[in-house]
Amino acid sequence: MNLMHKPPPQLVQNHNQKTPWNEMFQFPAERNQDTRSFLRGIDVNRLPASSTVDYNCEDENGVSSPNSTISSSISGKRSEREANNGDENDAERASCSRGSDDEDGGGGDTSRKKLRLSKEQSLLLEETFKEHNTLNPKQKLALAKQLNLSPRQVEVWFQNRRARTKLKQTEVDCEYLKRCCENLTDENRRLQKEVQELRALKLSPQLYMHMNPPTTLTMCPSCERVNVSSSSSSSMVAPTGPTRHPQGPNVQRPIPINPWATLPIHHRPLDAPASRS
DNA sequence: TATTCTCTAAAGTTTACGTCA
DNA sequence: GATGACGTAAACTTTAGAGAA
Repeated sequence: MNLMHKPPPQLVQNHNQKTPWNEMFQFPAERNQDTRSFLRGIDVNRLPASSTVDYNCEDENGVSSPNSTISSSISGKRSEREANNGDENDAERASCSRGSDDEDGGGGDTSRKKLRLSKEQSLLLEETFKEHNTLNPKQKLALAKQLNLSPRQVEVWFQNRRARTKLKQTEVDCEYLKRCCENLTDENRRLQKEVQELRALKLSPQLYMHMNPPTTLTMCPSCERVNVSSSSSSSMVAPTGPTRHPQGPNVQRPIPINPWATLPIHHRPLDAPASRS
């Protein structure tokens, strides 16, 4: 059974495209103008001016924090535990990775505060994601600067975005397979019915004799020419003519029926921003 | 060639926040 | 207006694989 006649376009993800744009982070000129213009007046979404990201926290090469898991864990629950241990380095890094942690004058409030990204920030992130769903460190840094976010935030956003994309694709694939299944079930039902009818006809020979023989389509595997033949007669009716091949006998095989050949399945582009219900 | 280290993506989880009844 | 349920998104943790030393 040829279930996967034509796999959904995105069933196979190219998630391993390590550095699709290895070169320095660059936007297309036109979009650059747009995004940059609005970013000048960007709403940093409750980021106090004093908490502007200090990119010196990154290492000398401008690469994001040596171990993303370190920086991430520091800013979270672990920051509670470790900050209490008086680890100055970690505390410093924590303040790096989360520019907004000590906002609200919370002082000792170590619960993670969620920063809702502004429309403009989301828009630019989406735009960037449409072009490249992964970022190299330089690109991450540049984008972070542009958005006035920490590189870690950009990194997290891209991770989450990839996860959402995949989830969406999974849903689409699931729907596709469901419809394939439905079509096969229908086809099966139809064929069973046909078999029943044929059996019934066979039981009444008189009728059977007056019937035209069942017609089957066959195809030459070499030249792919179609041949219409009757199963009860050796005289073939071939519109294109049964083609003999110099290589050998005229092997014919039935044309596989593709139950979902006409399926009107349209795959949404994954990059389309998820519309909130 | 095997080992160690670093970095990052993916998968899964937690939690803050917004919305709606 | 207060509240709880619920969905979503940001942040986090763990794991695994790739590449370099």
